[in-house]
Amino acid sequence: MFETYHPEIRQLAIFSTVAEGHFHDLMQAAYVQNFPQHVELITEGDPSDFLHIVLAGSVELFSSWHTRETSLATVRPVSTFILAAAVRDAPYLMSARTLEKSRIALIPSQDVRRVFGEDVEFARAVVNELADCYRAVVKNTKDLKLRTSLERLANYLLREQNRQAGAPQFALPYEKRRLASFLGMTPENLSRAFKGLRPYGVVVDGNRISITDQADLVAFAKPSPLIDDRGG
Amino acid sequence: MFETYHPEIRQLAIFSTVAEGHFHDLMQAAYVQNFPQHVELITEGDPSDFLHIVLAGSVELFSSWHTRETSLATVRPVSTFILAAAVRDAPYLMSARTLEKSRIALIPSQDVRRVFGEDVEFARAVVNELADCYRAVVKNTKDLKLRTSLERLANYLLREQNRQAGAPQFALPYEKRRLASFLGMTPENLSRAFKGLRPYGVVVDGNRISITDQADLVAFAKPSPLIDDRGG
DNA sequence: CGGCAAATTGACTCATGTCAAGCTATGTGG
DNA sequence: CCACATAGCTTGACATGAGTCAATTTGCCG
Repeated sequence: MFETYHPEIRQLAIFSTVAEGHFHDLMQAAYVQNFPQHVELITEGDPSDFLHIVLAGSVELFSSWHTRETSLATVRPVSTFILAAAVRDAPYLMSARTLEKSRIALIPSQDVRRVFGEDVEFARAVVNELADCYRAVVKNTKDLKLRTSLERLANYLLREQNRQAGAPQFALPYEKRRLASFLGMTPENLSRAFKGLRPYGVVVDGNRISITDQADLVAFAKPSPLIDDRGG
Repeated sequence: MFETYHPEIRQLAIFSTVAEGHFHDLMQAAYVQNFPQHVELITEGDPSDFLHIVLAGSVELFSSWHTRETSLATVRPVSTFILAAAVRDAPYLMSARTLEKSRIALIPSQDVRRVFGEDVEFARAVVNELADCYRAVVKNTKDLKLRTSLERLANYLLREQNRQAGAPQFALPYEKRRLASFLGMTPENLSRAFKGLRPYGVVVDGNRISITDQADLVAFAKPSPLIDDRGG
C-alpha cells in the first residue's frame, strides 16, 4: 500500500536523481498520513523532526506574532516544505495547516541529513531546491516592498492565470481572506483592490476571475521575471 | 601577496571544513579586487558568474522596479553574498553596490559548483549557509508583514545594539535614508518613527542612539527569536 | 567659508486599517 | 423543502498610518 506513493515522490526534483538504494532508505524511514481539513501540522518554534511532502490536498504556511497572523505561502502537491529547518536541525520559522483534506509524507530530518552526506546527487538536488526556495522568498520580499497593494494583486492574478491553464477565466485557488493575508492586506482592502482593477479589465464573480483585457492588465501590472517568474 | 587573504576566507563557515586541496583550487581561481565607494558590483538580471565575498568595507544589496528602489540587506566582512544565484547558475535577483571602499573576492561560480560535487564537507557547508540565508529572508518577511514601522524600528535598534557591544549607546552603521529603505519606509517617516520611540527611552543625536530605558523599549518591541535572532 | 547632500519639519494628500452593518452563499436540522 | 445559523464577503463611514512636496536646518567636505 505504501509503495504506491513512491512514483510521485520519486519524480520530485529533489528526489529524482538520488540513487535507488538511498531513495529506498528514505522511503523506509518515512510515514505517510492523511489529515483532515484545518489541522495544524507544525507550529513555529517547534524542533524540526521531519521533512514534509504534500502528496495531495494543500497546506498553508503562516506565522503569528502576538495578536497578528500572516499567510506566507501555499504548498501544493507534489512538493516539500520546511526543507531549511530540516537541513539545519533548527526550529520551524513558520507554522503549517492543511487547507483541505491532505495526504502528507514525513521523512525524518536526520535521514535527510545522512543521505545528503552519502549521495552527491541528492546533495546537489537539496541545494538546488533550497536555492529555489531562497530565491522565491527574495522575490516575494521585492513584491512586498516595491509594489502597492493594487500592483501586487494585479501581478498575483497574472501569475495565477499563468499557473493555471493561462485562459482568461480562472478560479482563485483559496479564500479571499487568505489571499488578502498573503498579499499583505486586509480582506476589506482586497475587496476594494478588486474594484480598483475593474478599469484594467478584471471582472470578479465570487471566486471566478475574468481578465477581459489581458494587455491592459499587463500594462498596469508591469510584471518582471525578477519578481514574478516561478522557478526562475 | 594574494595568499594573505586566505586565512580570513578560510575561517568563513562555508570554507572552514573544505579539504585543503579543494580550498586551494577555489583560491587559485579567485580574484581579489579593491573597489571605491558607491560602485555597482552586480546588477540584477545579469548572469551570476561569481560568488562574492566581502573581505573589507561593506556592500548593500538592493533592488529596483521601475521608479522605485529598496534596500534588502547589508553585507559586512567577512561573508559571502549571492550564493543562491551562483549555485543555480541563474540571474541575480538583487543588485549590489559598495557603501564604502571595499575589498571583494570573486570566485567563479562554476568552480563553486564543481567543488560542491567533489567535497562532501563543502557541500554540507554550502547547504548550511544557504539554509541560513533562507531563514534570514523569511524572518525579514515576517518582520515586514507582522509589525508596524514603529515596531520594526524598535526591534532593529535592539538587534543592532546586540550586534554591536550591547551597550546602551551605539552608532547607526549607515545613513538613515538607507535604514529607512531597509525597514520599508521613507526617510521622512523614519524621522517621525524615531520621535515616536522617544516615550520608550530612545534618544537620537545624529547617528548616535541612546537607549535610556532598555526594559521599556523591549516591552514595546516585543522581540522574538523567530524573527530577530540572527543565525538562529 | 561655501556648497552640497542628508535630515528634519510642517502641511497636505492618499492609502490602508478599523469598526460596524448588511449581504450572500452554504450547509444543517427541523 | 424551507428556515435558520454560520462564515465569508462586501460596503460605508471613519480614523490612522504613511507617502509626498516643499522649505529649512544640519552636518560634512572641499
